[in-house]
Amino acid sequence: MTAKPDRRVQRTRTLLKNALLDLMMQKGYDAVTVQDIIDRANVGRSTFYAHFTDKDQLLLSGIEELRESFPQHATRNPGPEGTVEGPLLGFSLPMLLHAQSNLRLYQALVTKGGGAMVANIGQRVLATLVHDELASQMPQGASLPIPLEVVVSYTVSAFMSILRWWLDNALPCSPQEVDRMFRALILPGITALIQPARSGGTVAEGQTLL
Amino acid sequence: MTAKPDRRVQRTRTLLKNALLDLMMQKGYDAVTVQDIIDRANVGRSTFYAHFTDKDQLLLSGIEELRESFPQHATRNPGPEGTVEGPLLGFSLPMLLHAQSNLRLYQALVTKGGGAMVANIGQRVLATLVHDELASQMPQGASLPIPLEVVVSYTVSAFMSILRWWLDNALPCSPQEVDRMFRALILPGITALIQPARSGGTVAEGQTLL
DNA sequence: CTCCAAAACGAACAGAGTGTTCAATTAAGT
DNA sequence: ACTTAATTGAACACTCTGTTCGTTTTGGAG
Repeated sequence: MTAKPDRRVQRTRTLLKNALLDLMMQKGYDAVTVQDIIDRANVGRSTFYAHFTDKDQLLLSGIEELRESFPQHATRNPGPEGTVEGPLLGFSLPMLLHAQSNLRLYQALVTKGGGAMVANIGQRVLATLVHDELASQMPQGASLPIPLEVVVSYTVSAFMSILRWWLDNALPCSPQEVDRMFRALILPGITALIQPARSGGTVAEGQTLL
Repeated sequence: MTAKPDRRVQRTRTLLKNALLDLMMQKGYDAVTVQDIIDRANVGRSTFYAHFTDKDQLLLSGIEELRESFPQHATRNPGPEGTVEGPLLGFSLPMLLHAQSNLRLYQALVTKGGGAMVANIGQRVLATLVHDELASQMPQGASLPIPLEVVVSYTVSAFMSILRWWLDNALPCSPQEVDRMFRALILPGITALIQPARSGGTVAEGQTLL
C-alpha cells in the first residue's frame, strides 16, 4: 500500500546528474543550460522540472549525495582522552582519500567546472568542521590574538587551494603526500597560535616572524 | 586634426561602470543583466554595445583601471642588495592600503558580489607577484620539498581569504593589524620551507609538525 | 555663432534560454 | 492484464542577448 518505488524515477535522476557532471567538465557549470542537460540525458523537458526546480537544485542534490558518502569518523576528532588526540586538522587526509575515490565528481565540482555555488557550499561545510575542531583544541577561556573566524576561513581556503591543485593536475602524487604538504605549510602558523606559551610570547606581535 | 576627445564617451563609460558596481553590491555580478546596467545608467542599449562587447568586458575595464592605480613599488621587492631585502610577501600591506583607499570598488569585486571571473583574475595577478618574489628568495639551484606552484597558490588563497574577511566585515581593524595576522599565520610555514637548514632537516618530512 | 561629424538614442528584430501547462503515451508493480 | 504513476513533447509567455539602422543630440573646430 505504501511502498511503490518506481525504478524510473531513480533512473531519471541519475541520468540527469550524470549529464550535468559530464557537461560541467566540458564547459563549466555556468555555461551548462537545462537544454543541454535534458538533451544529453534524453529526458523530457517537463520531466526535468518535475524533479528539480532548477539547474542549481540538481547540482545541490548531487552534492548532498556526495556529502552523505563522506566517512563520518573523519568529521570529528574523537580522541579517547577527549582533548588532544589524533593529528590537528584531522579532516585533511580522509577528505583527500574521499576525493580519490570519487575523483570524477570532485573534479567536476572543485575544478573550474563548479561555479561560485560549489565553492560557497564547500567553504561552509569545511568551515564548520575546522571551527569545531579548533574550538575544542583551545583552553576554554583563552582568546586568540587572531579571531577564530579568520583562522578558520584561512585554513579552509588553504586546503581548498591545495585540493584544487591536486585535482587539476590529475593527482600528481599520493594523498599522503598532499596531506604532508598541507600540514607543512599550515601547521607551523596554527600551532604557534594555540600554544603560544612554548616560545614565550604572543606570536601575533612578533616582528621576529619577518 | 587628430585630437578630438569627446567628453561624452568618457562620461558614458563612467556611468556604466558605476552602475555595474552599484548593482554588483546589490545582487552580485552574476545576477546583473545588461538591461539592469543601462537602465540604471540611463544609457541606450546600442550605446552600451558600442563601448563594450559584453558585461564581462565592462567589468574587465573596471578591474584594469584599478590595477593601474596600484602602487608600482609594491609589485616587486627591490632590495638594495638584491636578494633578501624588505619583508617577505611585501605585497600584503600595500594591497591592504590600496583596498582601504578604493573600498567601494574592492568590496564590489572581492565580496560575494564578484563572480568567478574576478576571483580568477585576482588569483592570477597575485600569483605572478608572489611567484616572482618567492623565486627570487630561493637559492637558485635549490628545489623545494613542495612544488613552488603549490606554495604560490596557497599563499594567494590565504591572503584573499583574509582580505575577503576584512572587507566583508567593514574593515573591523587597521590594515596593519590585518597584515600582522596574515604574516603570523603564513610566514612560519613559508620560512621553514625556504630556510630548512636552520632546524636541521627537511621540513616536509617532519612528523614533528604534528 | 555656425556647422558637422561623432556620439548617443531607441525601437525593432532574431535567437536562445527559462519555467509552465496539458493532453497523450509508456511502462512498473500488483 | 490492468491501473496508476511517470514520462513525453509540443506550445506558450517571458526575459535576456546582441545587432541593425534611421533619428536626434551635442561637443568642439573654425
